[in-house]
Amino acid sequence: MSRRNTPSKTLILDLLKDSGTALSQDRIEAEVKGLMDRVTIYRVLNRFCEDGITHKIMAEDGKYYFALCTGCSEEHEHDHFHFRCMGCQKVECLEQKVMVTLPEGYKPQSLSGWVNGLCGSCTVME
Amino acid sequence: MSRRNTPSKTLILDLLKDSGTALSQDRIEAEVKGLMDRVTIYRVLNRFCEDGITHKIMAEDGKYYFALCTGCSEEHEHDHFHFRCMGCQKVECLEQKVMVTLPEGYKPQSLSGWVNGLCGSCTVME
DNA sequence: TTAAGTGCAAAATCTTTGCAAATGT
DNA sequence: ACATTTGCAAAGATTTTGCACTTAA
Repeated sequence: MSRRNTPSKTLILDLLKDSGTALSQDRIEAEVKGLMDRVTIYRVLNRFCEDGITHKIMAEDGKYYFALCTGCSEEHEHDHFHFRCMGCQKVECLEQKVMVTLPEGYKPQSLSGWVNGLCGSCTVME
Repeated sequence: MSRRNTPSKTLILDLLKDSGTALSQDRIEAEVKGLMDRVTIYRVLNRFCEDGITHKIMAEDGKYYFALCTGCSEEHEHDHFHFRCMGCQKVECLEQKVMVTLPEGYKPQSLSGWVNGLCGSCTVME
């Protein structure tokens, strides 16, 4: 049940740390292409999620994204909103509260979502 | 380019109309099991989306849902919030505005999301 | 040493495509 | 009639599993 540090794990973890954003499975695969087996990527990412190091989010485009749990406390995994910048493709967690109005009698338990737009840097460049 | 009414299309369309909610691909397949080919289901659903009869939404669980465009105007396809009732599994479009606060300088373009909870009927039954 | 991790092959899914037969208009 | 739709087979794509080999601790 214990875990080991291996080059594969370190590489993917550094990738996530350095990017400072959520990365899609595709993107991660592209970055480590040739350095490890495709299957290993699946296994490492799933292991990270099991261990609470990352969390896996499904985007509207049908792709999985992985993000470090830093800043995103695991227990609120399903209360997250993510922002995707259409300029630089960066994905980040939105920490702000989101207000949703529900019909009479409805009780919310959890929510999640995506906001697409332009981040501060990309807005300036427009 | 013209379209024809066939038993397959009618069946799936009625299913969506009668349910009054968004249905997952899985659910639709289960409902029409044995009545048509699996491939036909894919083709019918994709065709409905092309024709603006339904829209396809990816849920956090990684499953596609299909909902009639009635009430959900096609042009706001990506500004939708959907509510899933954890009691009866019903999925519905939320028409209300959603308030999201973004960091300084960020510009939103579109948003989508899921709210999980209990609908009016299921709250009463609690 | 030895359990965890990896690569490779293969299986299981999910989705799309090609083509001939069937069907709606 | 004839273009659209369907079923079947098969190809792609994505994700998982089995197993023997390798490696971190």
